[in-house]
Amino acid sequence: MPANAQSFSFAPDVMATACPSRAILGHLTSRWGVLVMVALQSGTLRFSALRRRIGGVSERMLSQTLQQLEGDGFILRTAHDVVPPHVDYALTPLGVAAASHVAALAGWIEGNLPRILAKNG
Amino acid sequence: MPANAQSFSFAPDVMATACPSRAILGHLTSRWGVLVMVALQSGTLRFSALRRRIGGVSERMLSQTLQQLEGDGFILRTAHDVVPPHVDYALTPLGVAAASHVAALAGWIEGNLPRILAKNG
DNA sequence: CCCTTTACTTACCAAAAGTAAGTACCTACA
DNA sequence: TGTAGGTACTTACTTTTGGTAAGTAAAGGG
Repeated sequence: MPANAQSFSFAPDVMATACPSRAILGHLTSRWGVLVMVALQSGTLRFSALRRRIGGVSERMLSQTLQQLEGDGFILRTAHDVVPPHVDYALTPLGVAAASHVAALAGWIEGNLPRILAKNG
Repeated sequence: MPANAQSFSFAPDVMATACPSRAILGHLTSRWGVLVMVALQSGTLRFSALRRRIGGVSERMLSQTLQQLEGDGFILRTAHDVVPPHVDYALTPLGVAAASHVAALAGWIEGNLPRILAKNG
C-alpha cells in the first residue's frame, strides 16, 4: 500500500464497468448533459430558457437530464412557489469545475471545426 | 465583417441542432467514444487490446465507435494483411488534441470522485 | 372564452444499443 | 484429427433508451 493511498478500497477508474466514475462520466457526456452544463456556465437559467437555448432538446429529455445532474450535485434547482411556475437552474461549485472541462471540449471542437471537417487528421 | 473573420458562412455553435460541431461532439462524448479516446492516449492498441482495456464494451459497439472516430479523422486504422488479422488503432494529431480534453474530464472525475459521491456540491 | 405561458409528467412509438452467434483462417494441444 | 482458442469483424434478434405528442393546473391577455 503506497504512502499517499486514499481512504478508498479502490482507485477510481473509468475503464472499470462497475466504478461509479463511469456513471458520472456518462451523465456529464450524455447528449443533453454536455449542452446543459455549457449553457449554465454563463449563469442561472430557467427551464424554458434552457430549452430555447439548447436547440433540439425536448421537455422530457431536458427534465430528465436536469434531474440526473442535480442528483450528482452539479446543478442546483431552485423552485419559487408561484403561479405560473418559476424554477431556476444554476451550477454548484462542483458543477462549475465540471462544466469548465466539458466547455473546453465543446469550445475546442467549435474552434477547430474547419480542420476537423477538412479531415486533416 | 470583422477583420479576423473565417472563410465560413456560419459560426460553429454546438447549441444549434444543424451545426456539424454537434455531431462531432456527439461522437467524442458517446458512451464508448470517450473511453476509446482515453485508452488510445497512452499509445497504439489493437482491436482486442482495446476491447480488453475498456470494461463492458461489445465487439459490435467498439467496431462501430472506431469507424465513427476514424471517419472524423481522430483515429488512424492500420490493417496488416496477415492471418490471423492484425489491426492497429492510433490517435491522429487531431485525435491527440481532442483526447487531451476528454481525458482531462475523465481525469477530473476520477480525481474528485470522493467529493462528487459525498454530494458536497 | 379560448389561447398562451410556465414546468413538468405520462403514454406511445421509433431509434439506438446490447447479446449472441456466424465468418474465415491459423496455432496449439491432446 | 478434432477441438479449443485467438484474430477482427458482421449480422440477426432483443432490450433499452430516446423522441413525439399530449395532458395537467393556474394565471393573464385578446
